[in-house]
Amino acid sequence: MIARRTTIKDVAEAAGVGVATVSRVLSGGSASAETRERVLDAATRLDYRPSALGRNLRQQRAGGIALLVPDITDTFYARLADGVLSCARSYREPVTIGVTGDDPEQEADLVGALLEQGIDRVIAVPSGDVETWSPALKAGLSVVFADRRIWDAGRLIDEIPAVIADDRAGVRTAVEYLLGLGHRRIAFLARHGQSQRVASFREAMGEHLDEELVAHARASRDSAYATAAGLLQRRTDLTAVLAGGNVLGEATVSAARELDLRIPRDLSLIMFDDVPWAELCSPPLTVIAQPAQDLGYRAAELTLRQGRRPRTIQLPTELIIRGSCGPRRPGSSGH
Amino acid sequence: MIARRTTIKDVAEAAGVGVATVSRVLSGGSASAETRERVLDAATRLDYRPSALGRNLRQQRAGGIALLVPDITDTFYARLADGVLSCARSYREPVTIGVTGDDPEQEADLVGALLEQGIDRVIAVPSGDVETWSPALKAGLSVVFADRRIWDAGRLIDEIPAVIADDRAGVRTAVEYLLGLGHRRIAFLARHGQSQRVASFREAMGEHLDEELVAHARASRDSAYATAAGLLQRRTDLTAVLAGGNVLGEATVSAARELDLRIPRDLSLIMFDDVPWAELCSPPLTVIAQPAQDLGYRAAELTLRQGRRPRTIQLPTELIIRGSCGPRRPGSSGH
DNA sequence: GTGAAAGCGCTAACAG
DNA sequence: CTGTTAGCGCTTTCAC
Repeated sequence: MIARRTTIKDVAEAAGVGVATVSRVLSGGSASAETRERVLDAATRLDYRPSALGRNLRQQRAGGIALLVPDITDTFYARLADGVLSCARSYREPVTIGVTGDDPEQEADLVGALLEQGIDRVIAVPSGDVETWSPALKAGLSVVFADRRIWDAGRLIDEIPAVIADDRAGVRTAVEYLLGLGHRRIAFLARHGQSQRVASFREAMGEHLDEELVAHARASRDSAYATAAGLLQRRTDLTAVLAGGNVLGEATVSAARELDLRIPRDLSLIMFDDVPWAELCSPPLTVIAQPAQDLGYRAAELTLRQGRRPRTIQLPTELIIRGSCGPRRPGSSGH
Repeated sequence: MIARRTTIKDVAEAAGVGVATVSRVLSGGSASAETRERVLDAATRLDYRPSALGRNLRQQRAGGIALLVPDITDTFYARLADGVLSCARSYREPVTIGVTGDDPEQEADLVGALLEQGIDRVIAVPSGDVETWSPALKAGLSVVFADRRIWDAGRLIDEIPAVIADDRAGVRTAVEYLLGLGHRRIAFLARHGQSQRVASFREAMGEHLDEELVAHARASRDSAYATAAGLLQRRTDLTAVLAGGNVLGEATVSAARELDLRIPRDLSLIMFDDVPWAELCSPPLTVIAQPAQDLGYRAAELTLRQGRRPRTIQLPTELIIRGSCGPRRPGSSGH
């Protein structure tokens, strides 16, 4: 026979008080020292664990927060998730994770599911745009974005709190580094939706910008590879690539190998996001490190901490120079 | 003003029926065709979403499942999680993720938190042993293990359903491959708790086993590196390493580089678990691939599907030969 | 086939 | 400071 869970009523009885008193004591309300002691003692003796079920229904909201990421197998998002988890842990809040596959429709679906669950706080790396997120906001969801923000017809939505990396500085530093090495035909390999980074790239490249060297891939590994390979084959004159994320970087390395391009001799490469294998790659990859874990941690703080929340938090990036960039070889106009 | 959520009562009124009928219709119970139609129509018109909160309290259990992994930033567990998420998705069940850090105490904590939340189904990559998990079972938790099983004083607990990779075959294949290449001094770099793999290694090595070549690391990257470096320095006579996981493999590559050991010339390496960077590494790493995603998917199926559940599901591993193993160089007794 | 009503465990409003 | 009570939204007897 399975013992029925101990409820607040049992504790009240055991302590010889009313249920309200137990509730108050346990949630830090006021009570006389003696009553408090009796209640606490009874609770301990009976090994009482308040049921979140009852509380949730009463409060009309489930505890905990949700995290929506495009892909949990991408190290970057995994580290971001780790940050969220680690912060949520200290608040003792459970975290429900959903994977959107970078698809606005799935994202909207998941938001719907959250609402149904009564979860009303969500941290998201958004894939959709205003159309996806306005309804969520209207439904009373408290949203914090991480890593990305959303746009409405070209206008940045900055009313929703967000924690993002300083893309602009990251891109600028990387581009300046490459320009300093003599590169001019520099490509940017972006994921669809990285409009911020693309814009920063255009800005940083200035007069050297060649619009044809800005390539867009979908979020999948396959699309990343196809796009990288296509770019490298189509434009044999390019001498450097800036990859907008670790999957794109990986794809570039693979494609370069396949085409027998040597890094950094034939091609310089800078990748967004520092991942463990960047050091193991040969040559070790020069990267723009992003504070992935911190992005998540801070977003969770914003979500969980009461009171005033700043609009947008921007965290610094850092160019880590390893071995994947070399000077443009004089006399060579490409690979 | 925020509109109150539509409840089952609203639907009942709109359809001119009782709440019980609405509940029945919506959960597929019996009702006359006409009533059903009226209810469904009203529900659609009012955009009714049943509240999980109410249902949960009534049923005395939260929907959804929990997933406990040692470390979500480890690609292997991330892929396993992805499998769980993907299966749970098709059942429309939310997934709460917890990170144990490979620490039985944290694990027990998390289990306690789950119980409090009313979540009674959990998939775990367990870190603890019977002491951690018996109480959970007693508390009515339905547990499925993934990737690992637990031991009680040396005895394997096989009463709890589990989905695991066929370690034994994996280790055997790898060891035979190395022996075939002429290696004799083969080390196994294990994480604490990988008793199954270690046992298989001992068995496969047979007479060639050198107990001092079995090294144990804790779960962290740092510990992995320290252990790998220590092993490589202490035993300059070893010619091959089998790493029990991708973090350990990474550590071995780093340590070998640091010590100026060339792979595969001075040292052959096989790593458990195929990860994207294994191919990018130079040389590309020979690995024992494990069906990480499938491990998670099947575990979720076991958890979510009603009825009979088999005890243990074992999934095959595969030796993927790339470039990190070479013949033992004749005349050399080590590096 | 259908409706009325009880009650899951908790918190908050209110009365004492 | 403390106890009584209502009620959150739902499912499930039970009676009709």
